Amino acid sequence: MKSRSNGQNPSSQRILDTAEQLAQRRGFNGFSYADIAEQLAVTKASVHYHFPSKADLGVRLIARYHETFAGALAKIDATVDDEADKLRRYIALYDEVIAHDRMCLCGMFAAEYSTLPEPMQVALRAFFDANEVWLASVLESGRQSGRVIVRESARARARMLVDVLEGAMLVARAYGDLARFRSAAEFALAELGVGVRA
Amino acid sequence: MKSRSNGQNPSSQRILDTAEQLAQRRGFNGFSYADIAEQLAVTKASVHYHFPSKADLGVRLIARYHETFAGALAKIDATVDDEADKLRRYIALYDEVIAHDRMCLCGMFAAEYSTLPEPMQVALRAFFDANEVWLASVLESGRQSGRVIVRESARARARMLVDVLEGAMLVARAYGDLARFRSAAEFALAELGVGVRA
DNA sequence: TGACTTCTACCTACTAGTAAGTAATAATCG
DNA sequence: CGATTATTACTTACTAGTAGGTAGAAGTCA
Repeated sequence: MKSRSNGQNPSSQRILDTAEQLAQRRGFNGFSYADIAEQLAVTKASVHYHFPSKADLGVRLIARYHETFAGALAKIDATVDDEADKLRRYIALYDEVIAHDRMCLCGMFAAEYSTLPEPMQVALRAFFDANEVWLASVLESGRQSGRVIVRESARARARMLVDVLEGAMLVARAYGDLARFRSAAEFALAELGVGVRA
Repeated sequence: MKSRSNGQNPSSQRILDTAEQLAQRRGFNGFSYADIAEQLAVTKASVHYHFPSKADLGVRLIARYHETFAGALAKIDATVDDEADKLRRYIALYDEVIAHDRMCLCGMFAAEYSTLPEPMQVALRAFFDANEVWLASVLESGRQSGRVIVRESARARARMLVDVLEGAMLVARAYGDLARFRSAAEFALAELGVGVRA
């Protein structure tokens, strides 16, 4: 009884994939174990075997999302030097999410923040903190190299960047309008002296 | 049998007040008729008497919120001439919401968009459209008078402004940090050549 | 074999929503 | 005017359905 799934096996991954899609489209309070089970053609009990409680599922959802995101940021750092390019690649990450008709998982959860179990709240803040740290360092480095215009605190500007991107996704989704998101992202970049294309 | 409540009587207003608070804090999928009934010390059936279905309640919630907001904008127009001041007053509207530990009702509903009944979706877009129209006209007029810096399309900038404000609220709430919202709002104003204080 | 995974079958709590009834108030009318 | 009739604003008691969650049997496979 102690063992359970370690969350790395194929079944757990498929459940996380399905739950992630549902959470990004409908929110944490907008889907149920029954929804996941139906999409995967298994029983609810089987889903509970891998993720005993919804709080467990939610925490693992955020953790995996965070890891994937961190991996993408690491890849940007490993393949791109120009800070303006890094910012463009960062925005492309968000673009891909909304292009797949999804909201950022953590932006979605942020809306439901006060209804979430505490471990999810902690994991959520960690995600935003990591984004802020990465962006702030890119901004700071860009200011040093003169490739990015940052007049104020890099940290505060990093936060504001996350805010615009999350907000633009949120509203654009209500209009089913990807262009709306892209326009906001373009503005945000322009303020940093960065064009959409290099 | 046709009559029911007209939604203008004291009971309806109290229900809307309570539902609004719950919706702004927990989302439309995050509260139930039982929650409202409990807070008002009445029965669920009594709430259903005034708002037969949750979709009805949701639509009326957005309609009232929209009206109140439109009234606030009309008051700004009636009492302030300087466009920079108008923008500061606009942001103060958001500030007051988050200061009361709430998310913008429509920002919250935007997150849950795909789970909402269609009439709510329509009402939601109307709210954002009205914001955009008002802001765009202030921006355009500010550009003309030279009191606001708007380099690009006033309409697109208006959208972006709504996006930042909604996103900043969303994320700031996860940190319970009003200052975080204010910082983002300050940045947004600064980009328009508008200071926080006149 | 035994660990792992999934199933059947179930539970309790809660969801939105309804049916039927009841005080109190307001409207109508002989 | 008083008697009747509606209407308003609820109530109690209930529905069907769904939520998250569990015990234990059955199947799967190295």
